[in-house]
Amino acid sequence: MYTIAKVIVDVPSRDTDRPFDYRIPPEMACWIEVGSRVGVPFGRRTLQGFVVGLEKQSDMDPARIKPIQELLDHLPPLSPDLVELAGWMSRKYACTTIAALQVMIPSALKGKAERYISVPDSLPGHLEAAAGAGVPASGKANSPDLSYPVDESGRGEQGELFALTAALPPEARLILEFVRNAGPVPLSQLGKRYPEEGESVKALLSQGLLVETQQIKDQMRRKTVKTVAAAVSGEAAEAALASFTAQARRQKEVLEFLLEVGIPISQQELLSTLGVTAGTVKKLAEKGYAVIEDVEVYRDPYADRRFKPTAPLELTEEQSYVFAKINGALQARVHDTFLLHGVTGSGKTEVYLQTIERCIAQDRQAIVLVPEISLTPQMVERFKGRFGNKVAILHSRLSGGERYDEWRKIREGKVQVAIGARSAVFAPFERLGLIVMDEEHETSYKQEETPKYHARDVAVRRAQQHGAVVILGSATPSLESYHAARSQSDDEFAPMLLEMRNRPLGSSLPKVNIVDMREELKEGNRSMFSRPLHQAIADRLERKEQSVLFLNRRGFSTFVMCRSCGYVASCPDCDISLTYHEKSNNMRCHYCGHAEPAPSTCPECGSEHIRYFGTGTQRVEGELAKLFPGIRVIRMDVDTTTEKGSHERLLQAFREQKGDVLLGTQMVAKGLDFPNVTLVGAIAADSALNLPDFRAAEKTFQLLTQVAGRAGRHQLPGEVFIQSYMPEHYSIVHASRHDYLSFVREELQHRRGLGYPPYCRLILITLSHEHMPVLVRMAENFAAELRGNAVKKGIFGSLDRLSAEALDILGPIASPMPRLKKRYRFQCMVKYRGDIDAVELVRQTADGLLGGTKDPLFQISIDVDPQMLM
DNA sequence: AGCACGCCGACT
DNA sequence: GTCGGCGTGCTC
Repeated sequence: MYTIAKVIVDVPSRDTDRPFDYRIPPEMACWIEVGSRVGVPFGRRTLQGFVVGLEKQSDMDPARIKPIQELLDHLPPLSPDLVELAGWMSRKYACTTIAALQVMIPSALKGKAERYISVPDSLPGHLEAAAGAGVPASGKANSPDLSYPVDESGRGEQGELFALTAALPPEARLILEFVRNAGPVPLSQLGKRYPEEGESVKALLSQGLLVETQQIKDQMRRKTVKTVAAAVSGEAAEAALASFTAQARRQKEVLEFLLEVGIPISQQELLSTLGVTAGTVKKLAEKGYAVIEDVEVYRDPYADRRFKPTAPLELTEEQSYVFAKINGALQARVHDTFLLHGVTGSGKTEVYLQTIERCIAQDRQAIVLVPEISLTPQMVERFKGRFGNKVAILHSRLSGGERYDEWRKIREGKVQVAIGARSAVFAPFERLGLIVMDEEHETSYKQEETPKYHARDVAVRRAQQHGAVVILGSATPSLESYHAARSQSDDEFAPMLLEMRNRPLGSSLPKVNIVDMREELKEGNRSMFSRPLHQAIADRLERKEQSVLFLNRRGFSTFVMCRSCGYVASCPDCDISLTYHEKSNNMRCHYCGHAEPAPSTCPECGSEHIRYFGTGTQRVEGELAKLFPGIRVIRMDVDTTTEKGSHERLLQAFREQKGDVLLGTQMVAKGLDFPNVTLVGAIAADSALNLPDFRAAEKTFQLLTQVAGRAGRHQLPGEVFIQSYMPEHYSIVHASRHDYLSFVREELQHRRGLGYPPYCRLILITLSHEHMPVLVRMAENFAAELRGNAVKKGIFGSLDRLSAEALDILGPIASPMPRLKKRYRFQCMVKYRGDIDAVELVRQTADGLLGGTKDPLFQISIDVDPQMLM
């Protein structure tokens, strides 16, 4: 029998990122497993932790080993394979194990300790002696039988205790009495009941008349954020500010900031913005100048509805071939990965559905990953229709409780299929047979926050653990996947390529016209619509057909500019342009949330010619209204889709032909299918091409191919117009011809020449600090250390050489986003190829540097296989 | 991350 | 002299 549990505790810090040994109390012995969630005493607190190992003995001093305090679930929320996976993630992505474990479970299970106050089991020693007699008979601290029969005669044990407490101030006796009767009381509740008596409680605790216990309490709420707001204003605020002594300048700073902001701000944001610690804010709150509150981020209940059952469709020859290949691997129950390259509308989903059916028939389970943006009700309907209540949906907009319920259906084996975005790759199935990743190339599969994992890599790893099959599906596979499939040299990830070139309904891909906007300008057309596109829209209006207009949002953001002097309003903390919000007439920083009122005159030159440029889509909408009076436009962008269900409502309206034009950003490019749409226009197709990102061409190609796939999917033939100032760019030319292969060939050539993935791998290290000179020194130290360590390990060598193994370190240079949230940012890039543990190298170097400096303002972020180079 | 310990400057 | 702020180190 195991007596020692190795536990990873919920402390997101590098130096606690290792298992701690705990004794397993005998009564828990048969319940504790690898993957169990437990509450453990840690220092002076109680924390949530996960059991990651079981041992018969520990090599620690037995006296120092504390027992597990409580077991939090009947069924361990994680299986041993997920625990193992978390270890793998921490190594691969240089994150803490706890961060990897936490991302695997619903946030409802992110338990925090709650403090309870109760009367002690027995009298504290000094009082016991004073009371002379024995211990008052009472049960455990948790039992409610602590009623206090006041013995008027003053005799007996209780009476003597009463005599002792009689010396206390009356309010303290009141509290004591209350706790005695109510049993263990949450400290927060006690605080509400006796708001003025915090000190009395503290005194009672220190005298031993009350004791504190802690218990882990699940957060059944979806996601809460600690927010801080000023609790004083006006004169009271002035007085408060004046009251700070010189040492408390930090607190003063915080209060000044809070007053300036005026609205509650997230604590995390506050800390990183001002570079203060949580303790400072807490002190401020204790003084009553600020309030800290847990605020729910949002919830959005998922409406229950019925789904029309659908039967499997007959597969085309092409689909049958592909299906047979995949099913072969599935039946063999061995791990294999397939890259399914199928043109838009080639019927990939039907292949997924039928493979899933076979998987279920084997009594194994399947995960379906889709980009969050295409997890639309139509998508859900399709799977629910085929598999009914065998499906769990893990939608990001489910409320905490709902998400937890869906997750539990998976954990308890009540469903066989899980559909969801990125994090659904962790769906806790016991016998995984299949993982489908639709739109494999989508960048949203990479999490931008820690742990910065890529769902594709995790999917492959999980599938290896389970002997499961992975299908990566896309009309425009990522170059990484495609290259790996083609070369078959990469040992760990070499998917088998399967192609589907035809649309089953026989509809042909739409004709794509490229419009050279430079020519339009030369001819005197300064509108954002070229004459051909203008004419095409007019035709559709006449024929009562519908159009989709797509605007690549990047490079078209909303900003405030003075037309006299060229001044552009920018964030004082991040050095990037502020975006204008019409509703509140203010300007906000997209990155840190800084907000200020929009000026009516230019702060630089005083001119009144200051102009607010609305979102790109707003401007297009305005122009459409001018050019086509009476046109009905349905606009879909961040502004119109923030409300819950609005996304769906807008699409439904368009489907019901309540609009002539659907105008939007990325979100109109994904998986939409409207029979009456015969025209698709990409207004500024190349707006992303000039971004400082080596994937710019790939992104542009993928987007244009997808947008073009929206037209003419049914009986009516479709037509596509791509407007561009760079019409000869290969990403645009090949997209217009639906020619993925030619694009890949050309793009791969570029990548090879520049030494970018898939010809090497990248690690992006971003270092940040509030003070530029400190940062520069640190960044240079870091790069030098890194080079030194690489040389020491004998793995430093230029990628230019022809060796199979090479590692190059670039930088430090200023980040493309050189300042964010008041912190300057520098970055280093590690490029490497071959069998090198570059992540470990970087992690060790970073740990060394962080350990050497005690400056808490210095941060290092490591992004393995970055998708965004900013 | 917290939370205690311990040093140090500011106020009665 | 104390009070209380802010660095340092530890948590099985």
